[in-house]
Amino acid sequence: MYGRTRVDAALKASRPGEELLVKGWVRTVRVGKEVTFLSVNDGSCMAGLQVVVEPTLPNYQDVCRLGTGSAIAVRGTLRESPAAGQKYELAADELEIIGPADDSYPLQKKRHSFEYLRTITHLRPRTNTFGAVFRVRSSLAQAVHRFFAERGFLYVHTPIITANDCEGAGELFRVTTLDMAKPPLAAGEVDYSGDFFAQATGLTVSGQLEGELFAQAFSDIYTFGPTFRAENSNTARHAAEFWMIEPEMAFADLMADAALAEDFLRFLCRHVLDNCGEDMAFFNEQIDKGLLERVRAVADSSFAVMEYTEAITHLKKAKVPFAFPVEWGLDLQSEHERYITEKVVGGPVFLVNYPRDIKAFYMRQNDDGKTVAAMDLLVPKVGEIIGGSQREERLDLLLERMAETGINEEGLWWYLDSRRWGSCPHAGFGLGFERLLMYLTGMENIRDVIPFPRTPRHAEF
RNA sequence: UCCCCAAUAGCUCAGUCGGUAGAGCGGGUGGCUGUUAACCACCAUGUCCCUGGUUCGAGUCCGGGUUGGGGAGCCA
Repeated sequence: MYGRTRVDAALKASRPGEELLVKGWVRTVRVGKEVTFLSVNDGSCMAGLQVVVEPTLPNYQDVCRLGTGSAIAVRGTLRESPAAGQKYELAADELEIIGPADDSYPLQKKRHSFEYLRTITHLRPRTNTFGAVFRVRSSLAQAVHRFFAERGFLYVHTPIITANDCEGAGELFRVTTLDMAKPPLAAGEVDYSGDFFAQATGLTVSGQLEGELFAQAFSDIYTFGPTFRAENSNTARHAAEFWMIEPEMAFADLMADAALAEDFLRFLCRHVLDNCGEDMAFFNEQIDKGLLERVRAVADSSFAVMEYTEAITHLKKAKVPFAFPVEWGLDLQSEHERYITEKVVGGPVFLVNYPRDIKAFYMRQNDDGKTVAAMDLLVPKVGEIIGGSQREERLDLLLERMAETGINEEGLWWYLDSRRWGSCPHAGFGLGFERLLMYLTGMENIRDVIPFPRTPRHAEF
């Protein structure tokens, strides 16, 4: 006997005349008196396998009534297809209906809107687009690990439950076992001393601070895991639960950090071009016509570097009207970032050395006394895709910044310890995995690149 | 959280000047066909998002709400 063959293997690796067992879900049925055609997909690739069924099959009548979405098993012979449209087809000797689907199956053999498909999040992976999205997502996740593994980076699992809110990067989701109906109070506030962890805890907004500790032991490390923000953000680019990649390098400065980010992004572009060809071609055709050209350009280009101060000069000279003011010391808005990367540079660009007052407490102060060693990577069409910095390794300066920005020392005593013994220059960055996916697939809504998106008011499935 | 837009058949949508509902796809039936999200004919299918108002009359105009989408802020 022989085992089950996946559709991609049947189409690529099999020889005509070979007897195969294929299992999958019916996408289309074309019924005739003399012959019926089924297209079977099992998720292994975009393409379906054409199954040819002759009326001599004992259950031919049942096969003709098969609905889109049915699960079937087909034993048959692979042969070259006499008709155009596919190279190979499977001539069925036996067809088992494993799980039928009736006409109430919500997915039809036609185009559906992404909005509608979000209402059937549990079924949308069976569509062409989401099949492609989640194959690319999986492949890209593995490429992330390969990139860092090849460079000797340690993969560290930073905690999901945490008692510190990092830089105040975002609102924390509370984690508690206290009785929500009547929480214990002390001086008018919730008393967490009786809670599971005997203190207020939440879901992590970043693994960076813990990552820095590991970098100061293993030199080069990265995290890649879920991150949570309880922000009431209602946009196509924000989710309450998303995955973030955060490398951290010891004995590295801002330029080394930027170099790593550039290598990383180009590696991932190269990866999807080389390994996800069929799915990328689909995105280029159906989702975003300029996608392949853009991804190839990034894979082959070297990224520009521009000082924040220089960016402000460009923006002040800009002929286009901006909705938000441009002034040295103010943060750049989306419209400004896109102007710089699209109009001024025309490609990926690192903006570096931002005013210290608009950046986080842990970023290293530059000698000018005004700026910090921060960098943002801006790319056309998206804007900021990577944010990073060299960290402040000098204890006195770090304490000074914490005091200025109102960060509580006591909760971060362990972080400060890393600056007490063996402190060293180090730098890292953060990359939102979903935003990377949006960039590499052309998908325009973050809800459509996460298997089961969590956004304000939405945690179903 | 703020601004803008939308909601009509299972899905995608049209619906003119306010006069009581349409197409394509999907479904059913029949035909045809080595077919390609097949094709041809016929048939069935509506809480026009909810609510209040204006009007002789509201899918259509106005107010309130709900849901969805786009943009902004926050950020990754």
